[in-house]
Amino acid sequence: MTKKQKTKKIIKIMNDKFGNPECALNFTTPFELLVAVILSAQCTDKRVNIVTEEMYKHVNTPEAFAAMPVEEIERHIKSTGFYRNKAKNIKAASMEIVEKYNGEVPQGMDELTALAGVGRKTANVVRGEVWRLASGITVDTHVKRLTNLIGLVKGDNPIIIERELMEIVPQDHWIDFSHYLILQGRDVCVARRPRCTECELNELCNYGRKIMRNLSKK
DNA sequence: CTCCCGATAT
DNA sequence: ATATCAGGAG
Repeated sequence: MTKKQKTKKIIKIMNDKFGNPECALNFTTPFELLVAVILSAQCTDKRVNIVTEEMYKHVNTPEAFAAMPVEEIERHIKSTGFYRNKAKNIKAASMEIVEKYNGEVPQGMDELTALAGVGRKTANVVRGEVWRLASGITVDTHVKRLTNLIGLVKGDNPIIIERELMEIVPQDHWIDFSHYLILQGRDVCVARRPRCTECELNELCNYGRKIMRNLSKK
């Protein structure tokens, strides 16, 4: 079976399981989502939602963050980790959005990734969720781990993984595909100890097949 | 490549 | 105790 055929089966199985997946990060505006995704680096989305729910009661616009002392931003976001870098980036990105884009989050990949603390992963999430724009595929820790285990890609470099996936995944599923693997990665194929016996993808996964073979040998 | 970093599950 | 969590910058 080719990687493309395997991928189509994975998408179907995941669609049957998860339906149309929704963003796990809570937000009410494009800017709120942008900040939430910046905060989500090396942090659970659950923790991000706890922080943003409280913080957005006080500040939720680029104008407000641009005017706020970094120390105050740090206090709000401390529990998400990397809080000094994240606070500095959120303030700098907010100032740039106010000054260069009239307070509106830009839609272009180049404009987004030029913002402080915004890389391809963050830009892909915001573009996909807010405007359904898919010029790339979101590659986070889950997508990286599962695509390697399944055998769709090889290696650690998210830029290369994204390029290889764009050759394999049909373009009309670029947004869903990442969502599905992230949900499966949180829920079943967890990093510490993937639960292959209860995974719907184990027959399509190189790692899963190996685990299941070893189990059946007793 | 290293550094940033708190919370949580195991 | 330690690995991991919707990464990005220098």
